[in-house]
Amino acid sequence: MKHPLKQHIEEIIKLTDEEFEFILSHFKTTTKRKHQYILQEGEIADKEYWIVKGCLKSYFFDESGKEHILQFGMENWWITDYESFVKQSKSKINIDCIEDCELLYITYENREKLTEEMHKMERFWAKKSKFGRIALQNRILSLLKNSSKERYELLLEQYPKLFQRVPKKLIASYLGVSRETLSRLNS
Amino acid sequence: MKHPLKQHIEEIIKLTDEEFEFILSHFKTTTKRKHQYILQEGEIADKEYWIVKGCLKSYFFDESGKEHILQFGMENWWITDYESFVKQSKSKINIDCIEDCELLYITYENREKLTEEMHKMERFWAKKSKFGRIALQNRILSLLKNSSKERYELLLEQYPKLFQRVPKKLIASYLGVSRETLSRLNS
DNA sequence: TTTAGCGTGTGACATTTGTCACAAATTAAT
DNA sequence: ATTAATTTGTGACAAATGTCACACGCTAAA
Repeated sequence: MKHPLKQHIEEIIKLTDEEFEFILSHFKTTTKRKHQYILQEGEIADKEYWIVKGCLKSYFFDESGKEHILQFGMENWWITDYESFVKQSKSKINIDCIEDCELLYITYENREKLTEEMHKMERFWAKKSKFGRIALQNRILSLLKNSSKERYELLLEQYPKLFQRVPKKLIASYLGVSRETLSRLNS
Repeated sequence: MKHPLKQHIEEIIKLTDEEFEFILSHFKTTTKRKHQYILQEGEIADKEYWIVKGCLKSYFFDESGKEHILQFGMENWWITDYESFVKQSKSKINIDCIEDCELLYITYENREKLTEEMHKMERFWAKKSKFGRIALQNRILSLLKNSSKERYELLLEQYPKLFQRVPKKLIASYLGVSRETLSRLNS
């Protein structure tokens, strides 16, 4: 059976088994339990995680202490604080597990090394970055043009699984509305 | 005197004069007058523009016909519909000139070619993409955590020049509030 | 099993923001 | 210079959303 990470990378770039083994040797495995952090505000994100199993959230607090969700992570998704990781600067956000998680991760150094050693991976990450940027652009578009009800319905449509796994107050916080407003959208 | 584009690229990657001449040979110059389009909804963005002089906006309309601004462009900025350009798909947005403009542009084909011919430029664009993604992430962060008054003040602080060049109703549309609300923020 | 905590829904009310209307000021076009 | 179009501010009101309070059901820990 094909390694799920290989399958994931091959959605963008074809790999021989040897190439994939070489890539994989730059990664490590870890497991985390519900409520455990993988990144805390103020730290430098020195790892990028690939989610084998489980569900995570990246979030931050505003001055009034309200939590805002930047991203959810589920199977086959990457998660880190991208800004902190790229710039190797202090992170403004937290990432922790909503469920028990099985994760692969690559350190900043290993990713740099792999980028240099293997042009295919440079292209893979470049493409991933492009598509990440496009996704963020579309989220902004949606924040500007759609009502909260519309944003809710679009999310429900796009990630129906999320709603069985994540408390609604977190969904509200991702959409940028209060949990009460979200609750009332159903009626 | 150093070419402004060379100066711009060298903020990321050092270039010899020959390398820059080679890069520049992939670009063309064009001038556009106020109100002229460089991209219209439904077209495929086959060019990426670098703004030598002038000011542009990229925007789209929602179902009710309201205009939303995605991005402003000024001197030394790049502008295109990134999604359409990367995917070579039909654009959802429009880009036009708020002032008379002097532009450099590179076609999709030339950019692909240049990326292959010159590894330095592959790295330049990769880095640009990374930083673009970070900027978008911070805009989302700001949309989630800041009030419209705070977003207004942050923009004013970050791009004071913008306010002398573009009508406030466009600023409002960028911030995601009505022009009346923006107007009342001053009092 | 019991208890404490969390997630969720809902009512009442305050606040923010949008919409429509109009007028004054500024800018662009002829 | 005159006219037309655009930009901006403001009042009045409606709609959307936030906040606070409370109740209920479910889950997890003791």
